[in-house]
Amino acid sequence: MTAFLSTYENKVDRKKRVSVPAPFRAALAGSSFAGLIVYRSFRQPAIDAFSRDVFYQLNSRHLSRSMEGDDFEQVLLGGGDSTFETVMAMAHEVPFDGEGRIVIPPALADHAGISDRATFAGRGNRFEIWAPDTFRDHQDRAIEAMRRRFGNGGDG
Amino acid sequence: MTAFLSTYENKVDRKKRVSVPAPFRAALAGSSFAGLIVYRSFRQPAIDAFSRDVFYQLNSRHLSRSMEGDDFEQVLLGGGDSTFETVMAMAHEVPFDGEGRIVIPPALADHAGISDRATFAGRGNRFEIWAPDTFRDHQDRAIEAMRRRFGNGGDG
DNA sequence: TTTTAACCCATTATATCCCATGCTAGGGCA
DNA sequence: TGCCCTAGCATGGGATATAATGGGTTAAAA
Repeated sequence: MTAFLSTYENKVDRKKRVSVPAPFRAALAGSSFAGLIVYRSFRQPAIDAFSRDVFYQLNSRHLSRSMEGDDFEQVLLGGGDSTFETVMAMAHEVPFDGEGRIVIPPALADHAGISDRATFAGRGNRFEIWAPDTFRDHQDRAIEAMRRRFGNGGDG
Repeated sequence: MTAFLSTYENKVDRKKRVSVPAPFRAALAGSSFAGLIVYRSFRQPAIDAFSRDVFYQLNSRHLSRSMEGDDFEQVLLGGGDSTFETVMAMAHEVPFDGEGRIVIPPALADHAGISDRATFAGRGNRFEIWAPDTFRDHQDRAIEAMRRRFGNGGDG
């Protein structure tokens, strides 16, 4: 499986569409669905993006585990406020258009502070979508933290 | 397997009809019945909704489990699994109209506090119907709990 | 008969499809 | 070695389909 690598910045047009970087689309090729699963990151002012296949696999495992265990209560009543259910409600399925663009759901764009530009940051098996400025700050801080941590010669 | 993802808010018109979100209807397509199974959620001020097929599948699984265990009393008299039976008794079958709308049974709308708007929240293999305000509160709390639980450090 | 529920059609906003364009990087060729 | 040509990618925008909603009318039930 190809991983999501590197960072790209693209324009959000007036219809709120953004091109997903071609390398990321290539990494998603072969998926049963031409598009993404996105949801609001709960750690950061950003959007988390997944392959739909991974997400659905998660879901079907969840169901079959309950079924096989004959856990009818789980299936019928749900698990209350489980992480699983919370994420399911937060997730959006966003399809590509013919040109490989998506429209970012307004609530998510809002949370990330994205208006006219968006930064796509690869994170291996998933990626994130940020407002460019916010991302730069965040990245600078992350690099600074690494520098402090791993030092520069001596032990810091 | 198609899953119920994401959250949608729709209007309840003066005839008490609500459109079931198109993606949810798509997830139900191919079902032997154009409609839903709904019942009052035990844990929450909300309505639980199922595909009729999954519901029936559950039922037959429940039966065969009793059969395999040679649990004749369970099959003939019931009573061994009150959760299951209680849910069966509480469930309503609600059909779609030509436009994919349903009428929420009054007792359930009441329980959920739904009047002029309704929120449909995907939970993977089922979904829930809420009063929008109530849902927002609930979801905010669930997200807050996740944040506390998974912390704020690093970037996951 | 009176009331409620099912069916059908109309309307509007939005999202999707489709085609056009400019840009850039890489490859081929002189 | 340098230039040109082409393909792939990002972007723009008009046309069209679909979803959500409203309401009238008929069928069913009380």
